[in-house]
Amino acid sequence: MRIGQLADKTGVSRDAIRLYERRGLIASDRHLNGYRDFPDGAVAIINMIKLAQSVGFRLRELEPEMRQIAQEGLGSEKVADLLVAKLADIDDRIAALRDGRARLLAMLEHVCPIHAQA
Amino acid sequence: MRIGQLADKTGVSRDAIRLYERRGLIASDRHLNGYRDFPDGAVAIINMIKLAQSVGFRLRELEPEMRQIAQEGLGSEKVADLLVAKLADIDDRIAALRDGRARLLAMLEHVCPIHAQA
DNA sequence: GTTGACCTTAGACTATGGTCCAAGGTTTAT
DNA sequence: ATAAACCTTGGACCATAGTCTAAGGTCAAC
Repeated sequence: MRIGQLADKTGVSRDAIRLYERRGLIASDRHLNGYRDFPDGAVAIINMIKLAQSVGFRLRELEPEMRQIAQEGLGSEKVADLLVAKLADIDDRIAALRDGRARLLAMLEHVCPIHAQA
Repeated sequence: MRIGQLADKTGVSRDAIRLYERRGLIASDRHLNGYRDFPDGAVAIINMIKLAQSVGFRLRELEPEMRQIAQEGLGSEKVADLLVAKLADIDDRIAALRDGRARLLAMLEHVCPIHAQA
């Protein structure tokens, strides 16, 4: 698959895909003419990057996982371990948000008890 | 209070405080010599900015709230309304994280059912 | 054989939230 | 009167995650 097709299938721009490749998050072969050639699995990889970003991970934080996936495929044990660790990271973020919410609510109740309906 | 004291009390750098001031998030008077003079309440304002940032708000997203606080003080009804709206924003973020977590878990279970212990 | 759609690279540019530095003014203590 | 410890401004610089542009190569159709 050429980069334009991958971009169309994932909704991610060609430029962003090239950026991910430079960062080592996704790999491609090359045609003889120099064009990138992505395997079908690239769609899943891009979607995984989008998912990870939506929960607040930075590209840098995805590099170990994505390199491992590039080497061993999605189903390997190492990758599973890394993903389980990511789940724990997400749980931490959720806990931090909860805590922030509680502190904001406390502040709200402290400064204006009457208006705090939430 | 001079900027250095405020920085020490809040753990936020002088430069960051000056940035917040330029962005309209916090106000200060000036001494005759040009030095900034912050009221005691500035500590609470900086802590509020830190809290808001910790739950993912950008400085730009705090501008309406902080301007309102600067004008009417922390306890006004308008400020309370804005803060309640921020609580809802946090709830949205938590929901998005939950959803992302669920999707990551689904992916994990799909690609390697054996290793998914979380 | 030229047009249009695609691809390549490098580099400039954006916004966010800062940090760091230079050059200079002020205050306090000795 | 001079040093240390503050303060001021402006501007350069950093990382992050891209977008956009320029200059050029490729390919398929007509």
